Amino acid sequence: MKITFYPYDFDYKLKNGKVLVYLYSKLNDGTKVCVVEQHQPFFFADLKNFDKTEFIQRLQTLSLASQPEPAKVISFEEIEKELIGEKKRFFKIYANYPKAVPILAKEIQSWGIECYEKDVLFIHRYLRDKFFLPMTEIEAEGQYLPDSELCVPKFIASSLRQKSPHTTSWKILAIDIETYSLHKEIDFKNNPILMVAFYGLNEQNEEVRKVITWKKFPANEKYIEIVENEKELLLAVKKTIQEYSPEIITGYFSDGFDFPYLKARAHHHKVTLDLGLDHSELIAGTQGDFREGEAKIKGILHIDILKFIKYIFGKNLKTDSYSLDNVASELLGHQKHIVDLDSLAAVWDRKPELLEPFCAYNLHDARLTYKLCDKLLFDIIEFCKIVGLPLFDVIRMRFSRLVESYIMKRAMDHNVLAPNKPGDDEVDRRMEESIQGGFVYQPTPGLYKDLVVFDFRSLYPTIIVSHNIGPESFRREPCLQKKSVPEKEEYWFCQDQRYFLPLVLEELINRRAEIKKEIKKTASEQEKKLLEARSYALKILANSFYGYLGFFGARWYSLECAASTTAFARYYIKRTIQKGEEKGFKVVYGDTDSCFFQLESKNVEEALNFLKEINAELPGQMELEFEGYFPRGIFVSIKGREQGAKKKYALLRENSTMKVTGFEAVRRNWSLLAKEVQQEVLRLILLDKKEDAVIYVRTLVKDLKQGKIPLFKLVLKTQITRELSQYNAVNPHVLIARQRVQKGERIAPGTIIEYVLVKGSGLIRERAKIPSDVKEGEYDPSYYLYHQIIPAVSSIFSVLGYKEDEIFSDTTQIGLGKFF
DNA sequence: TACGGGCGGGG
DNA sequence: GTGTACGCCCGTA
Repeated sequence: MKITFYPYDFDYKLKNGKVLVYLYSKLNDGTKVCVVEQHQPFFFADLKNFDKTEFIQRLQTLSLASQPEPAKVISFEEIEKELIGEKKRFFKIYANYPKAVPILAKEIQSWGIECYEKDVLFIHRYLRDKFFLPMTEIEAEGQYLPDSELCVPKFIASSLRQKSPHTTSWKILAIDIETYSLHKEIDFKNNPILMVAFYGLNEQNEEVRKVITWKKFPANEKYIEIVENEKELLLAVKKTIQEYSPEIITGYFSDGFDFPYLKARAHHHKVTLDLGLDHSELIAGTQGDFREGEAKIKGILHIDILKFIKYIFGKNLKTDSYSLDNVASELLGHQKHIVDLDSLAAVWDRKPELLEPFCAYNLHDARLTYKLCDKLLFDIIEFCKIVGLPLFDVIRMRFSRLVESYIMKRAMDHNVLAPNKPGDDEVDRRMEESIQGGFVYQPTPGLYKDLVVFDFRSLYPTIIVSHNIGPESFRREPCLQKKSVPEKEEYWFCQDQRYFLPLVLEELINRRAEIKKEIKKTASEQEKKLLEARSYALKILANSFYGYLGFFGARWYSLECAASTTAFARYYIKRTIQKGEEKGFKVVYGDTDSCFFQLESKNVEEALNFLKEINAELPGQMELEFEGYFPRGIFVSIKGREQGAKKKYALLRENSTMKVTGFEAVRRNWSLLAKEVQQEVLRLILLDKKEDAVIYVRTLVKDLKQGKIPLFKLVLKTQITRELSQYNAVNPHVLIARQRVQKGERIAPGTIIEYVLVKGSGLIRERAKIPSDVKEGEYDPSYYLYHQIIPAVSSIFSVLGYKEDEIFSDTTQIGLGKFF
């Protein structure tokens, strides 16, 4: 019989000497099935000068002691493969089981024969060999096998084929735990789990909400379920997951916290968390190694949504912290509930009647986690389809491994063999190496009129594709057409033939261009969402390609290629600048892929003509784009020097909004006052209201002196990064933290300390005060003048030729008077 | 300035 | 699991 199914989790087992792949899958009726298929592991060997007859003889008798049985070669064949552009014959060697592969390869390598693809995870091997896309529709021919091995029906497949690239809807369950904790300490050995929250949607799209806890208290909410003790709680958790029966279980830092904690507590109470659909136990790190580890339940796909956000998606976010609170507020517009978690333990012990808000908080976290997972699942599945690997692995990969996985998937179509990963020595060597980066044109400090900004679209990817840059073509002889690299006489790339690596990148760029066209065409919102997710995934991969070439752990590492890419980039940006100057534009600034010209006597139309001329000469896919026209722009100097600072400027758009880059106004340890002043001064100056800017600052300083600035704008924030006893240098924030400890608070590393500087004599740290203790008019104006306002704006004013004392003249004296 | 150690997320 | 993160920040030599 035939079935179609959507595989979401993968495993393999050895049965009677056979290697069986288990595909845990969803069926169209919403139930689950496990499709089982046999697959044989293999790797490759490059004989070079080794005698073939002797090699075959040795292979046939090879048997190395191991568990569960001796590692042996099942069969072998000679096939042609391409390695770094070199087509040659390799031995494809089949092993009796996956773990035999590294054992056999190590032995063969000791004979002086290089082996390849010996460290590819077996499930990855399987998915690539079969060209299957996880989470999408696959068709199997075979039959159900009555069997109690699994909690779901088992289907033995005789053949499988990819039926469509479409996915289905998935049943997600979010989980979050709260634990007993005094002084923010986490101790899974001694502190119990107090409550566990679940959030999901049932088949009717109705909310499923549950908080299980083990303290008797009068609970109003229906979703609260009270059990006898922690052991019963663990059993109830198990039952809840089994009854809800999700394909996906999600948590926030659940690889490192929730599941290891559950595991540790289950161990403590001798409870078996046999949640796996093959009756296996939850796999999670214990014994204090919360950092390491991935939590896994066989047959349920565990998504630690933090991992995907931290490694892949977070680069889109503005937040500098990946806490659930920050991420949820940026992505969902929801924040966490405000409860004083520090008091949970005390409430638990002494005031259980106040537990309900904690249950609500717990549930809310689970709901946020669910929403994050639901929102990002689309993007994640697109990544899975593109790189062709299990979702479980994809969300736990960084860019480099994601790119590499994509390349390895494409390698299957191009009959290309993957080079080996570097060994430790090689990694050490590579980490020593570095390359020159992009070109930055040193700006002259000043206020400029009529700027046009150009930048190269996807500069590094288009350079790689347009110049056929890759390890295969690098100085490849024999060659008729050599493209040499600017600044590097000894480097060139052969252009006679397209090679694998730039070809893969080209496909990636073209694929994305196609999708962009489709997005414009489609009217369906759902289709648009899908295409945008795919486009995003392809963009991430294309942009990571250059970084991958220079990544020390890469299989296709080539520092020469990475260095050539930046060399070409420097060449093109410099040439664009030069041509612009020849045309009569005045160059103001340039950085890596962008250049800023002043129009002077020219107009925007002439700038656009210049763009056309440049583009006519650019090779291949390279393209310069018009970023925009800016009526004003300001570039400041490096502190205490004449030179213009790089990567620090502000532009005014025609609609009077600003594009501010590199100004420190965004940093945490600046007061809101300093940030506001900087922003406003930039704005006024860009609007040609120089005098107003001076008046603004003077007025503000006057207000400051008269104590009129609201306290919240004067609050300084610094993070405590370690235990207070560990600080030698007593900075203001450390002193404040110690004061708060005196008052009975517990300040742990990570706490952000807020303080205000007040009037008085002595060291700065002696004048720091907790904001709530500061009385009206008590703050120290001269501190805020000298350490906040002046540093924030002096470089901006000096561009206009003002000296510090011209702006602050009538004010500094009073300020100085205070000091002496 | 180089190097080593620790942290992130979570309660 | 065909295994052993990684990049940043801080403090010290």
